[in-house]
Amino acid sequence: MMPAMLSLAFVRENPDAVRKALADRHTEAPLDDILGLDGHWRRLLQEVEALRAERNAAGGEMGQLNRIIKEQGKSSQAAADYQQAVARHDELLERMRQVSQRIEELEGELGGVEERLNAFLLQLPNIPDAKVPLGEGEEDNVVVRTEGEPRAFDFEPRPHWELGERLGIIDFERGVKLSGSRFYLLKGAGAHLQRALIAWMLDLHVQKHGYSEVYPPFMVREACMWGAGQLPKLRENMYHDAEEDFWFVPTAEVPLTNMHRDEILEPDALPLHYVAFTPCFRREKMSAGRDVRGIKRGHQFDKVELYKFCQPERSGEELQALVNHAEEVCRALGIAHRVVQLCTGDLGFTSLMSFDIELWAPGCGEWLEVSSCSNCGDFQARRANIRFRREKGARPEFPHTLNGSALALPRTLIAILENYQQADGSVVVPEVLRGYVGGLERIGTW
RNA sequence: GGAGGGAUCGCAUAGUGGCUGAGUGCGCCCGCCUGCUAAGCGGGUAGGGGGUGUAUAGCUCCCUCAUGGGUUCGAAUCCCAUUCCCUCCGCCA
Repeated sequence: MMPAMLSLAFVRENPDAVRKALADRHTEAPLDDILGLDGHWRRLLQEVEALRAERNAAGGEMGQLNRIIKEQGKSSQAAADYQQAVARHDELLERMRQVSQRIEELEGELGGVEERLNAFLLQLPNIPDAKVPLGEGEEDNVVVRTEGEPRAFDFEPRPHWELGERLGIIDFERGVKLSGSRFYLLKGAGAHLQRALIAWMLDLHVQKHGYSEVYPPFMVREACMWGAGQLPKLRENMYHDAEEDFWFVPTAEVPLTNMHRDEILEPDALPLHYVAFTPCFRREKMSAGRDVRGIKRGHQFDKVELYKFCQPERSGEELQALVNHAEEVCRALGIAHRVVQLCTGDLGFTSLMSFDIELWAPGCGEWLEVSSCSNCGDFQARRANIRFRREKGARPEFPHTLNGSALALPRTLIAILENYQQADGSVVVPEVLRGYVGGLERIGTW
């Protein structure tokens, strides 16, 4: 009946594990309400089901009695049988009137309980993996490794917003004119470079890493937002159409998760590896006032996303591979990056283990989060009702799902501009991208 | 946007109030038969939830014939709404 993030049975049988997960995440959820409602729900269900069973049995009997009664006119059925049938029929009819009324009452009550229970259940976050470091927030995340040397400069590196404006490839003023704050235009070589990055990343993951390319809708139904776990928590952070049931995707993770919603995948279908390019739309209400400078955080940005469905026992290694595939982009670009493991307090709602990848941006002087790779376990699969069979005829199980950017575009662009800038303000195009920008080697000539 | 038609167990279909959670064909699975295949014969072939079990074993009950309501003692079957699909017209990148 209720698709939840965590199975109701699991919560019922492991309330302490759930309680610990909530504590580790430093978050709250109506666990006790859930446990109470669950008991109530099951009592009601048993009662209503017993009555329904009675009604079903009576239904069969009344059908037979009807036939006996109808036959009476034609064949010379014994009068006694007829009388008996009529009497029994009336008796059942009266009894069933009462039973049906009672069922109706109970069903109403049951529906209310289910609705509340479901709403509460959807608020439970995923249970962190035992290997995730404990911590309260961002400051407790753990740097797992750093690769590549941050580039040394013999001049003061400029931030990308200066470089972009001087080169005429980022236009902030007109972005604001068109759409308001947190919008900008890319122009000329900037726009071309962005397009090149998308094409190159897609090619890399398809050709070298074996992912299947997908071009999904950028607007989806609300149900998809529940399935991928964006709702109910992130409602304030998403855009949607006021008249129709269209929600703008905040990440390709949403359509990719829901691709297989309500499906049972065939035994040989897993693992599925998808890569998709989409724009992403976010209100950024939660981050009002943060990162207003430059193109680091906008309401619209592009992203190339990796997504996997796999058998549960394989999700650990699939996560490592996913992180590695995202890092491969950083390596190929020749920019220093580091991998950070999120602590329990910073873990996303749907994730049981996550690693962020950060590119060094010398102009802003910070590590830029360009990817967040997560293993969601069976959490999303459960919500979106995605299952698979290990063998023909085997009972369906929930697969594990994983996602990660590879990479988020504007921040990658920031890193390129700031790392490849020259003393004269021009920017050298990374070698791997030159084939995608018509051989262009440098942006700006002075 | 307008006018029609449709939605049933993997596929195709039957089914106009109780004996139908549901027949048939195909596909698939297991047996039998059989030099090998094929044919033939027999059986099986949805998902979910509750209860009881150490049990992903059994047993048992309930729900689901697109979805949500309604009529009825009782609905795949009658009524209403919604969604999706198809055909035709209009419009459009």
